[in-house]
Amino acid sequence: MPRQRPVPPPISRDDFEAVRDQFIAAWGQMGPAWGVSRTMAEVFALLFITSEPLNTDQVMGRLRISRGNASMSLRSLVEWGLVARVHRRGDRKEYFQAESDVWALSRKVIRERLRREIHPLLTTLHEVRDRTHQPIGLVRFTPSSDVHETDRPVTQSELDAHNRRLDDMLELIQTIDRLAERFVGAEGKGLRVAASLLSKLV
Amino acid sequence: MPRQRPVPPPISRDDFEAVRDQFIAAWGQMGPAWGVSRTMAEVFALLFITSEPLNTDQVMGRLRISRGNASMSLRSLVEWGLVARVHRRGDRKEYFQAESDVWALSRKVIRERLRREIHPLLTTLHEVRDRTHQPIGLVRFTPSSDVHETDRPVTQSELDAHNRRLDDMLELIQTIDRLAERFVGAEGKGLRVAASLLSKLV
DNA sequence: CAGACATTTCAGAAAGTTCTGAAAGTTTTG
DNA sequence: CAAAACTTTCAGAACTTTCTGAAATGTCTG
Repeated sequence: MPRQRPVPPPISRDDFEAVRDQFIAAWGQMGPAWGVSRTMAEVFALLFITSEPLNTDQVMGRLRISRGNASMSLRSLVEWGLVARVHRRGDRKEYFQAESDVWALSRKVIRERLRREIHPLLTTLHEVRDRTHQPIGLVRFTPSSDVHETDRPVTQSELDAHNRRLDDMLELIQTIDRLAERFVGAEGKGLRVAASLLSKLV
Repeated sequence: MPRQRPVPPPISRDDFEAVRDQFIAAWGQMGPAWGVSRTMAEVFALLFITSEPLNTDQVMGRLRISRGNASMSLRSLVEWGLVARVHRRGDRKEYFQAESDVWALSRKVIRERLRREIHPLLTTLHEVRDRTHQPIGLVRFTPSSDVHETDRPVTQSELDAHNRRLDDMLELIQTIDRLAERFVGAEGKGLRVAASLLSKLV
């Protein structure tokens, strides 16, 4: 009986690419739910799961997207700090490499979202509060006899209810903000610390 | 000189509505960045900042949106658990009221996002892992002479790098998941606890 | 149980976003 | 410094999401 023939590896190139595809597709689907375009999420996933840096043409080819789209997506990822530009000796092309430390990734995402979304929101909420938290009784108003239902003045209790809700929301967002800032600022494995800490308590 | 007449509050109805508008607009802008439509975010903001329950026509009128849109948005908000249907004696219309406890709101949002986004993602990531974590060293491979670059087998080091990144990502998502589950499950002011706890540590 | 009132659904329209491809711009090389 | 190599930009096309309005469905009331 002849010796067993050499057996091909358990994972073919095609299978491996198919696995990567599944990973990439999973991120792509998440994208829109988190306010990022599908393609941007896919480009990130591709760079993350591929350990080697890739150039624009490789990204274009792998994901079947246009040069313009690839360029834009890569630029955004670099702006978010999730991907770095890499230069290779003797190669004029630019290569892109995903941050591989998932904790660093988390911190960068949180930092950017704070900067782009939470902080502007806080600014606006403070502005809103200032418009109704003005000292009361300073301004006079003499109602004319024909005040309609729709332009009757705002009652104190309406104002109180409004201010209570506004303040609650402000406090919430501020708490989230402080918590996130702390995580972002923390050296090293911030979330890990947070996690172990919380698990001890509850 | 006649005695000073009773003084109404310093904020006119119009100003009050303008303040609410600013609040609503701020949320509306956040919406898309968090994977929710602008209108849905606005409807929620309106209901939240208005203490009284509103009916569909009031929402339509206030935000200038169609009946269909209002109906759909309200339904989604009810599905997310952020808004409750309220019935009033002697009124056949349905009223909608936002959850007013911001901590309860947070918990509901987190619970839903876990269910809709994180858990499916975890499932897929596990599937992906199972496709490359098969036992190694069991199978042999002898390359034939004419293997092309594109269909050369996947090397062990490629596989290792892939698995390392995949596992890191999985661990991250799982940590986030556990942390969030804990917060969601916690009675009462979960985030507040988290916040004070973290602030003590770092 | 008929009519009035209220809500939901959904096809098509409108609005918004993402993508392409080619032209313009930039950098490198010989 | 001209040509080649590479990257960025952006107008319009393609696609996706959101919205409208009217019809269908559901519910209440006398």
